Amino acid sequence: MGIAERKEREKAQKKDAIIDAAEKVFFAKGYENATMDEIAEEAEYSKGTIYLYFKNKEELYIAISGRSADIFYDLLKEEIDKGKNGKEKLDGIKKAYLRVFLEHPNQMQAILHASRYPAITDKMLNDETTRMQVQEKQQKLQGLILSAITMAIEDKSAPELASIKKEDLMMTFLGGGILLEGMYKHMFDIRDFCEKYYNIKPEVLIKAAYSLLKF
Amino acid sequence: MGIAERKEREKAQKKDAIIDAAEKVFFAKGYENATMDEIAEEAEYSKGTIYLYFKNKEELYIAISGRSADIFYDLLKEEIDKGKNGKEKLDGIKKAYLRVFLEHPNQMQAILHASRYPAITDKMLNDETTRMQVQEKQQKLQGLILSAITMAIEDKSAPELASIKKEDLMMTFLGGGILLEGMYKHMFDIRDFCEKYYNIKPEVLIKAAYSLLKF
DNA sequence: TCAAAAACTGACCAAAGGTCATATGATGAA
DNA sequence: TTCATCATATGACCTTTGGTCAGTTTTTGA
Repeated sequence: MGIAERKEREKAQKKDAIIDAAEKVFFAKGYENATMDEIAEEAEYSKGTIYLYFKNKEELYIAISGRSADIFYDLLKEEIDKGKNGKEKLDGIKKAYLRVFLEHPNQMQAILHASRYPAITDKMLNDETTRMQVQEKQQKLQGLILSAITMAIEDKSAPELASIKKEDLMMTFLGGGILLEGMYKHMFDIRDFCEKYYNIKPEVLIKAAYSLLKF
Repeated sequence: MGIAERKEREKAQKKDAIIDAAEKVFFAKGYENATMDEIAEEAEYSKGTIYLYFKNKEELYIAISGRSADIFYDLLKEEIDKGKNGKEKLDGIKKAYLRVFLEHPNQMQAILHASRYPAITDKMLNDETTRMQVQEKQQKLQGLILSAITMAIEDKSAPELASIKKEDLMMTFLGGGILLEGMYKHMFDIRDFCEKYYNIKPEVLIKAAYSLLKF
């Protein structure tokens, strides 16, 4: 009975095709200015059909964001795995962030939006399933980062971190994640502004910020 | 001829009253879910009148954001002025951020939105006047922060910063601002999440992040 | 061959930001 | 006091857009 499977496969393909089309429109116009009509046209389906595959605009965007998170995850894992000790793994994190930042700006924005763009997150809060999906991806990313920081503290390859009290360890993992993620996200928000008004390449600023970190 | 002045005063008062009403609605419902009809009702004017005082929804929100930035500025200046050397001034910045974060969360959100909420910033980009207003407030805030970091580096009260090359100074100011601001903003984005799912008070996490900074 | 199920369509609806012709009220000169 | 003028205010109305659903077309399997 290959028919049921074939149908499922086709359905998944169609869903993917819709995500492709939506990605084009969202990345070109931004979330607000992208309309479902335009996405439907790009996908070569009627609007009603789009709503057969996705509950609403938010869910469609979340799907794009999920894809983007996967790209980031692979990149992050790649760079972390290159590191032979905790310190090097931390450097890997920095490098991976810099790479998404530079090589996949649209994807990075999609990842950010999924967790902090109220127009998107508001509806998500009322949808357990979608929320769990997003949370899962986030935790996968966080897990990678936190384990690298843990290792850097525990294997003492980053002597700058030695002064941290052991009982503060767990907090520090999380704090470190917040610090780094926050910096990159903020940098992302202001990148255009930086280039336009200060004429400074964002990666230069990021490197300056690095010099203020203990690790 | 007091009449012209009186009229101008009255106009300013009315504008303020509208901002008050809008603030209530925006802070209670969030930007997206607040409607102009509801704001008009709260202000006890018709919708048309609101549009006599503010070009659009964005501009109204920006006005609230401007007020919020003033509150933050005062707080920041107060804490920085308390510091007797560069190092203490840096601590003042941290404390000020923590205070807005804890004491004026809605205001902090409004400040953030003005510079990075696409629904708001998109329209702003096409309006030179509004954009300049926002930029001016931002630069006032940045100026305070950057001068404290400068002092901390130059008066050597923060020996941790001594290793920074002099020619990188300017970059480092900006990088430092990005680091701190980014952390706080990110922390702000995830504060509810932190409390709800990790049962960790955000200020504890911020302190953990501090321990990873050189200063 | 055909009825039932699945996939698809697009006219339609409702919400919300924004406009404008009209009305109301204050001002100042005659 | 009267009246023309200008500023202020109103709310019906317009447009856009996310979302729905009754009806049509296509696929399936007996």
